[in-house]
Amino acid sequence: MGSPDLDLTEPDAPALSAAQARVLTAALNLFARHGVGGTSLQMIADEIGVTKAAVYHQYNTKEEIVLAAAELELSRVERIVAVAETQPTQRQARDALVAGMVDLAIAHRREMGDILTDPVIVEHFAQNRAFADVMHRMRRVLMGEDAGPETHVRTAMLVAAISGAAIHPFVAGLDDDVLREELLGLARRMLSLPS
Amino acid sequence: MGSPDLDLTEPDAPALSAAQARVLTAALNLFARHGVGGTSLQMIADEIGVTKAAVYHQYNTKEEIVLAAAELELSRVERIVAVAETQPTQRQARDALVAGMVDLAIAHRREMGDILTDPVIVEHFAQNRAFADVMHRMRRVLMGEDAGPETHVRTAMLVAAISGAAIHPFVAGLDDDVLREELLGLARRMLSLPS
DNA sequence: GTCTATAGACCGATAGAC
DNA sequence: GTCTATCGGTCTATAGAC
Repeated sequence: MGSPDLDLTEPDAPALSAAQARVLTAALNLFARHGVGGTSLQMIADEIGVTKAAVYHQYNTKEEIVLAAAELELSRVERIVAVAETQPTQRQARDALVAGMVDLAIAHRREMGDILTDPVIVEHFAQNRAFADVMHRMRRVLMGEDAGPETHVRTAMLVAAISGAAIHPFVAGLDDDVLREELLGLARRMLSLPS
Repeated sequence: MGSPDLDLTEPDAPALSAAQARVLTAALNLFARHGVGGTSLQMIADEIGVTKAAVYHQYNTKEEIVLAAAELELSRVERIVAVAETQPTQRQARDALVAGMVDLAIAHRREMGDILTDPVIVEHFAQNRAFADVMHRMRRVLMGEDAGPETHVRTAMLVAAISGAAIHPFVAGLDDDVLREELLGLARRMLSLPS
């Protein structure tokens, strides 16, 4: 059952050219505003200020852009998990993970969470090994080594609560700092950490 | 500040013909699978087994279908809030609301939550009075009458946690009953209710 | 309420010049 | 790496018969 030959190098470190980064940044921005299905290559090209053909020079299909954008978001989460894993105690690791996820959600607001809940992305990640690995590492940090299947729900709920609350219309008018403190407080209560 | 002339009749009771109900049911199903932007009127028509023109006879634009589908989902949430409001004590009201939201999320799984997080729907609800009313009533049931602005985040987080966790790939393989118990337990902990 | 047929715009994707 | 130009297909939406 244990994975042989544990690889400690980063599994999600997408190497992007400057042009590719521009495409993915524009794509994530538009996905957050119009959804994946509601975003066309023409819209991405216009956002960057080039033509469709220039975009096609970087990625051969729209699907490639969608998956690369999703992996870019995943790599940000993976980085937070990796930092948390370096903490000396489990208490500090959990705290670092929660704080990192809250900061990411605040920084992106509309941008994140949208791509994590888009049906196209959900279906992709549902059978994606890298995503499953990151989620399992997150679960281990939060719940410990010997955790039952019910901790899957708890991990998913924490992620959904943080990223989902940040994009919720009901908190649209709230200040970033107020939002951050409340997200941190409730996330810690979900994990029974002191606030 | 208090609302004069309190109306006890249901504010969100969409009166639908059988044909309209068929359109919205098919639309919600497809929105959950492909997103709002990724769903065409042709797909909706094919799902029902009629032509596009027949669909256009019920709703004049795609936007009308999207908004009617969103209101249908909102009316389901409103009904849960209304039932909770009839409970004799606040403790029972909170319990009924949480249980109702969990049951709704379980029943829909992919179907719900998707439409609540779609960027198009989020933008619509962000400036929608009926949505704001339902959310404020929900907040009052959960947090009490005299609640500060920070309770907006708590309410949004609870909704996001329940609906978001249900559609998360990380719980895709889980049994409905296990999912329900875990969702109930964590939701109650977020509200400091006994499990 | 459903159909066929169609209009006009936009879609993803490609070819080839610079 | 970016452009112009274009392909075939699908999109929303409408007109008009049954």
